[in-house]
Amino acid sequence: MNWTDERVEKLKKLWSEGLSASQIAAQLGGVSRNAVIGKVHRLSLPGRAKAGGSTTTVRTPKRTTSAPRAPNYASRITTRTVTRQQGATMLKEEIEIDTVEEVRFRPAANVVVPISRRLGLTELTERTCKWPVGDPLKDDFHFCGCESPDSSPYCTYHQRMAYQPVNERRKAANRVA
DNA sequence: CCCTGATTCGC
DNA sequence: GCGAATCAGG
Repeated sequence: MNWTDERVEKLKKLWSEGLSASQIAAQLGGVSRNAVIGKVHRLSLPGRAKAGGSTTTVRTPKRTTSAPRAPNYASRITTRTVTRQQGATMLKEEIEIDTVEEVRFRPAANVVVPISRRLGLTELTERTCKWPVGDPLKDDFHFCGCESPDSSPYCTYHQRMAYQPVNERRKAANRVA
């Protein structure tokens, strides 16, 4: 992927808005967060002095000119796909809230969604709920994005929605908690 | 483990 | 110039 002017500008915009490198990479598409960070540096954009991750400025140059690449860290070899910021830790809360609501006034439309992180398609990972929200044709369409357990495509809430008959759904919803 | 940005350096 | 690999930290 080339750094076209548009892409560079979007990068600048998103970076200045404080989005993380991985999120920016996800939105731009076709680049890794490293690419984004690298580009940010080359553009001499202001770094994150103390925001977000960390920064201890000066680092000891461990790398010597012709040092062979020694992969010391086997622990780093993990499946790392598109990254996203910290998952939905508030999921439990939201479930409770939503359950209560559903009990109080059961709306005719059984299309009640707990909460969503309004994730775009590109921001989904293995463990984010892929329950679609909204009309795919409209541009407010997004995905739930809550944390989904093990290798399930949905979060605990939407898992029930997905695999339970409509009639049983209320039971399922009440069983939550 | 998840994540963050920073840096180096082969390409 | 680009960005993967690595490092350093929360």
